[in-house]
Amino acid sequence: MTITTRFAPSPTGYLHVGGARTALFCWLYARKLGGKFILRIEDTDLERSTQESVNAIIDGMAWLGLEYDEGPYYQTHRFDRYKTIIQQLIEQGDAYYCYCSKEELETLRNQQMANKEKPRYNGKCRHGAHAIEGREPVVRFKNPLEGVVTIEDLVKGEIVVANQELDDLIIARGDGSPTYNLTVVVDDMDMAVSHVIRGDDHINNTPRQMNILKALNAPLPQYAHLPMILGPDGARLSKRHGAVSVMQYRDDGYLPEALLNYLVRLGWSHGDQELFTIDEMIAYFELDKVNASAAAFNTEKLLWINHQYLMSSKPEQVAQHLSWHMGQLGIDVSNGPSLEAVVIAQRERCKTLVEMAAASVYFFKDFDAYDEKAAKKNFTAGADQVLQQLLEQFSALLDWEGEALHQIVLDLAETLQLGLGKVAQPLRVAICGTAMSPAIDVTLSLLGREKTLSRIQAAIDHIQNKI
RNA sequence: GUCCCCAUCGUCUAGUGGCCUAGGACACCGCCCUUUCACGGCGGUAACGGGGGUUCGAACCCCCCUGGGGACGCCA
Repeated sequence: MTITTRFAPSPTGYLHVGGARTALFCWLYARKLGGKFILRIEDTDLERSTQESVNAIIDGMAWLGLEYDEGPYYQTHRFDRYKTIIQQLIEQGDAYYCYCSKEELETLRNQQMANKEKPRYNGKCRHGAHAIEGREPVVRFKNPLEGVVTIEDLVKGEIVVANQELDDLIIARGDGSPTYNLTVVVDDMDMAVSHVIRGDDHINNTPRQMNILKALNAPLPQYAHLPMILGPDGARLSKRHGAVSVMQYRDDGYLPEALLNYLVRLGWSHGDQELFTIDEMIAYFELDKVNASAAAFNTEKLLWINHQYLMSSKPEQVAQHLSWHMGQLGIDVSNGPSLEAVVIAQRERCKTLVEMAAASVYFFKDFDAYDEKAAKKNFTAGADQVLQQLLEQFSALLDWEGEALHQIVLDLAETLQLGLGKVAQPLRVAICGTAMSPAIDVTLSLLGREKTLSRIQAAIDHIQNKI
């Protein structure tokens, strides 16, 4: 049997991290077993589905590199097929028309709640209902009254649900359009989905879907219900927790591989290993190593992983992402050092690409003002003299190269009988505007002769004007 | 309320009856390194929710409680 998994989001918003992890696990499982990964858009709710959301989901998956082998399929393109199945179910006696009004159902629900019962349809129209003039009936699936449904869940284990807990769910609305539980079943059947991997908020739907599948005489897929991702406070993840959209993480300066690595470790583990290449994830992934319990999203750890990726990824690869972020800042990177060199100089001290971009602006563009604290601390009396000497020696340097630049700084500290901090720090503030930068020789060589000399001169002027 | 799921350091987790005086990672706190910011190195604080069983022996198996989450739509 060939393995087929699917990611089936409803296009009612962006791709969020929970969905991304579900997609990741589906994708990993298919890749590991040489199977197929399908993207299916569950857009039967015409009210809430938007093309914008579809695009956002597709973009999010593309950014993460989760490529699907088939799709995107749209459920709205398959209404005829659903109608056929609904008709078939009615004809074979597994579904029936129900004329109960929404008001009636509402009353019933309230009564049951008041009686401390689980609200469910009472089956009024199950045994022949008389048509009501002017009312479009819905179609309900005739759920078995007795017995149990047993899910052999690949991550949760055996789950047994009594059919008495289930009611006759609506499979077609008054307007004839199919509902979720029907479309999922038909699609999974038609697309030969072998493994339904989804969030565990769908556990309750599973027995219903299995019953429909049985009525259709279709093979049952394997189920794997993934635990939810919680916010840092343990509550259900939502917008108030901050970033939940995958694309927000791109904007915030994360590498897609880093997000993937963080997500794969949320609910899954391979011994004590924390960092995985994509190939390792695929090779090691196993559904039975997926945790059954929910996990809280923790940005600190994501940050750490991102930093690890920034440091260990190929500089040219990181540079491409950095280029995008520099663009976001409106910086023209053609006027300065190569981004690859910048990445190598900065990657140890930046946890995100946003930080790296912000900390690298001075390589390309003159800064407007000195960091107040840094200037106050380092542009003290006499600093202009130090800078003056540096300026002279740098000007005289023929070959603008790190080693020689470093030597000048070292030698000057020595001759002036000053600590290196008294020389390097004023210089740093003079050329960067802040007290933080890569090693001074690296910074100097990246910045280049022209910018360095003019900024030192500007700093000297600045100090002397102050006095 | 009813049904379903879950329960190891603050967080992510290892652990599947003896290897556990419970391991790793993030965060946090020290110390070292250091011309800034960092990186790095070393060390430390910190957990099996509670109660019953089963067993020679339970973090691991069973039951109850508690706590958390989910579902109960003509949403998906």
